[in-house]
Amino acid sequence: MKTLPRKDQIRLKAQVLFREKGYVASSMRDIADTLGIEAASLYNHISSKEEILQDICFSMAESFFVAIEPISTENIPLDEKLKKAITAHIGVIAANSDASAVFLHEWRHLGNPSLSDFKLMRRRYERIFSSMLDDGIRTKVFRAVDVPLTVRTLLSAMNWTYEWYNPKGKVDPTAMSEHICKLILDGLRN
Amino acid sequence: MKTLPRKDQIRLKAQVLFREKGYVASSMRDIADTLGIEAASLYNHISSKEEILQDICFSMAESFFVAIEPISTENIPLDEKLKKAITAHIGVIAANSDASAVFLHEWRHLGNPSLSDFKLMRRRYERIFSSMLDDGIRTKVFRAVDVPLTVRTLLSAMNWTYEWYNPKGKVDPTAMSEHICKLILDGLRN
DNA sequence: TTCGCTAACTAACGAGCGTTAGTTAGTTTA
DNA sequence: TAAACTAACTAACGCTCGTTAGTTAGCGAA
Repeated sequence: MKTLPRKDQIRLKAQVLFREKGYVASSMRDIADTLGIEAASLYNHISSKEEILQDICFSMAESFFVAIEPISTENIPLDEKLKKAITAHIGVIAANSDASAVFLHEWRHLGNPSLSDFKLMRRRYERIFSSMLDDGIRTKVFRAVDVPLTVRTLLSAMNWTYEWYNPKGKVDPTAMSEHICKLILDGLRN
Repeated sequence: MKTLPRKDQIRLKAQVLFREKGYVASSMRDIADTLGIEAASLYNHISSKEEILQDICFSMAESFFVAIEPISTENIPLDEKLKKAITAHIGVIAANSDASAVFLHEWRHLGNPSLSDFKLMRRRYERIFSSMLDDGIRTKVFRAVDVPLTVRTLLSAMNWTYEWYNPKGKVDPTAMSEHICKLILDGLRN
């Protein structure tokens, strides 16, 4: 029964608030209240409100890369690889739905240079999926789709799933991933 | 070259701001600035900041219903019906990308009772798609997928498309709809 | 025992917020 | 022409915001 460092406690509480009300609408006094301390006391542990947002966004980004990069270099059939990538991505979301929601919706309130860095990372992440689709099309595993459009569609199809893990684990991430994989790969038609 | 009523001008400018910075981070003074007037002058035309948000959210909701409801009652094959529904939905987004972005992301800053009303409308809208999937599954046009999960995935796959129409019409809505229809119906696999 | 560190506190700052009151110039209506 | 309406203005209200300064109680190390 270890107690977390105060800074981590702040991040965890802030995640929930940022997800529920949004970053701008969540005040430092709101965050402090959930910890039972005064707003000013937060500054013994963090240097600004935005630092909390940065921590959430960039640590989530890293989680996604850590999950996806080893898969992207595997030498396996492209449809299988995409399946593993989708499963990994959804796994990261499922493992931290609050932070995922913040990562996906509140990043635009980052100031520069964090904002530019964040956008670059996102582009880099999308390019991993683009490469997989390109390779799959070249090897005739996939149809000759519009790749940028399909990547965005795929990511959007995955990125709402944090909502599913909010109230209580009604759906397990594995079942969810399998459903989405099947839908993306083979479609809805019988 | 008609000049719009001031209230409509306010809504149009607010749409852009709310989309770019979010509702909470956009101040009445920001909105007034884009019109070249003082913040207080806005109150000759509207009664509160939230009223602007309500107007945007509920008029967009109505646009979606107007587009989708006639299709939902047509008597045509279910895959064709779904295709028409997807095309109609994306058409509404394409016709007003700023308002769509606000509709999709800022609704949670509505206060009650607007917020509850909004959520009910969304549920009702989702149910239209659920019915189409149910019918399609019953008539063996579609596979026996998990309907709620598939509806959410479908909506997410469509609802990012407002981003595409932001800078300048690079992609036409028809091509975009066809891509997404094909992907959802037949999948990515060759 | 004293020193220094940690993590809380109180108090307050300046800025910005949404909104209201009261006023005014110009335009439309009676 | 006089009255009423429209749509802007200035000024200000009360409140909340993120943040800073200075203080203090408790605790482990020298």
